Amino acid sequence: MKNVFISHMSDIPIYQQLYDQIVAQILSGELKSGTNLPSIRTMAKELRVSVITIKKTWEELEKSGYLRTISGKGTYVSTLSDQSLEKKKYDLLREILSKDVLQCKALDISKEEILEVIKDIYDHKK
Amino acid sequence: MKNVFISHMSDIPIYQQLYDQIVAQILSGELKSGTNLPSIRTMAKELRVSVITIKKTWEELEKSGYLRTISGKGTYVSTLSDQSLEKKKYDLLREILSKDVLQCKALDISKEEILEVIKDIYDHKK
Amino acid sequence: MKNVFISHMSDIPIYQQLYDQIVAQILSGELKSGTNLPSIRTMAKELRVSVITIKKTWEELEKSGYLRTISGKGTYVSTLSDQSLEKKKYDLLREILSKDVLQCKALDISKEEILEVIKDIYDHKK
Amino acid sequence: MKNVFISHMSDIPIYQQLYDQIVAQILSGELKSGTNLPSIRTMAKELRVSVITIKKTWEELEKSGYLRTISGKGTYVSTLSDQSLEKKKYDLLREILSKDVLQCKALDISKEEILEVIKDIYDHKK
DNA sequence: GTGGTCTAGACCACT
DNA sequence: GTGGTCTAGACCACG
Repeated sequence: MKNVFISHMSDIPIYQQLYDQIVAQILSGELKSGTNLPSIRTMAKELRVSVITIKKTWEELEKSGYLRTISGKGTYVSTLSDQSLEKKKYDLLREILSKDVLQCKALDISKEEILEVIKDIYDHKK
Repeated sequence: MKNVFISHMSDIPIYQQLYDQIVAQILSGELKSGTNLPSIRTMAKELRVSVITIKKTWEELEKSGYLRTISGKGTYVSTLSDQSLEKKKYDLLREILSKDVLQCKALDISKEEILEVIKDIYDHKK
Repeated sequence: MKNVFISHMSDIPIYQQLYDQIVAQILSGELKSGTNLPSIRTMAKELRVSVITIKKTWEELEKSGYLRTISGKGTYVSTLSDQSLEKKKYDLLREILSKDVLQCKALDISKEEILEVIKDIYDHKK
Repeated sequence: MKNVFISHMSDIPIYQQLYDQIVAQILSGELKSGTNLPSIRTMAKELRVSVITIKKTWEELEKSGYLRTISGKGTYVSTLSDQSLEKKKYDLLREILSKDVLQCKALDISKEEILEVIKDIYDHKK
């Protein structure tokens, strides 16, 4: 498993960090349908995390339909249609943004101001 | 105290919910400099929340410079210059949006897509 | 918490045994809406089970809408309308039976035979 | 071997799925006494399952008296009297249904309700 | 080898 | 006090 990073210091639970990153990798196409993920124990060792934490993440991802697990065989990325992937991606995008856009409105910030700042951050932040 | 809403079901701590809403009201001009806030006990009763929780919120708001407490008199909204308010508002705005942009980039979402969705949310959502 | 029994020997996971029994108690009206359940730690001690096992059960029950948890306060039986309870009960009933009725059909057993045996078991089994 | 279906996704062990289906076929008369079953390897290939799994199923079926293996010749469906078949069928039926009745009683569901639902499932479900 | 489950004890944040 | 999270090590069933 490459490109997964965990912070034990963050106040975001480890399983949540993992969940978010794997969803992002699946939705961005980095992790392809059918990919066989490393065993929970291998994963746990690599990330220096408890088996149970990985298991919990996997369970959440299964419930959301991103993974499927075959007992005694392993865990695989679900086969999702491109259409379905796009939908999930769009839903997630809206979910991420709507809470914060509402917060900005509560701060009495204009739409134009928000758009301006987004452009600025998107381009300048590495 | 009007226009403050608390959810016990949310996974966001109550003191955080309160903090965010009061900051928003100050930065948006809804709560003006020098306003005398209700006493901790009154506040606690109104919101059906523990006194400790209100106390914690007030402390955080004082630390951030939004409130100041005068022993035996009460708690007041700090006197801040318009310039200073604008600066705090802008900083908060950037902080909120930076996180979102990072997440979107991880999802491989283009700048244009983000802008489109933001416009949509800003206009359509009540 | 009364009337909950756990077998460490059964091959059914503990959290599943607990889940089933609590659902049954809620649907049968034994556990009423709003009831404050014992803390996960108290529960764990009483049943001589790990805290994490109770937590897992509670989580599943929350996902199914039977419980709601307020961090730092406790866990409560959800407020469900009688109608909603009846529906859940009926759905569960169908779920329990359909698998087995189908199995009986595969055994080439007639409807009448099944009904006869059910009546017999229902009346005679303590 | 016809009419045997395996699901790798189910949480029921594969050998159990196989076991149940073969027992059903024997008890329903679909598989007749003396029938020569395909070799373990053939079976394994057909069902895309490990040889070990088939071996385990066969062993269980032998233990229960449904199959007998003659070294160097193959595996055959045991010769059972009709009476003996009927008895096994009836026992299995009771075993399956007892569990259900117990669960229903815990849910405080009346005998009549159960009978009604069973009729419904038996007739309507394909 | 794989996943599935469990424990006992620990630390933290919230009320 | 409450829930939320995590670990390390263990045992089992399955393939």
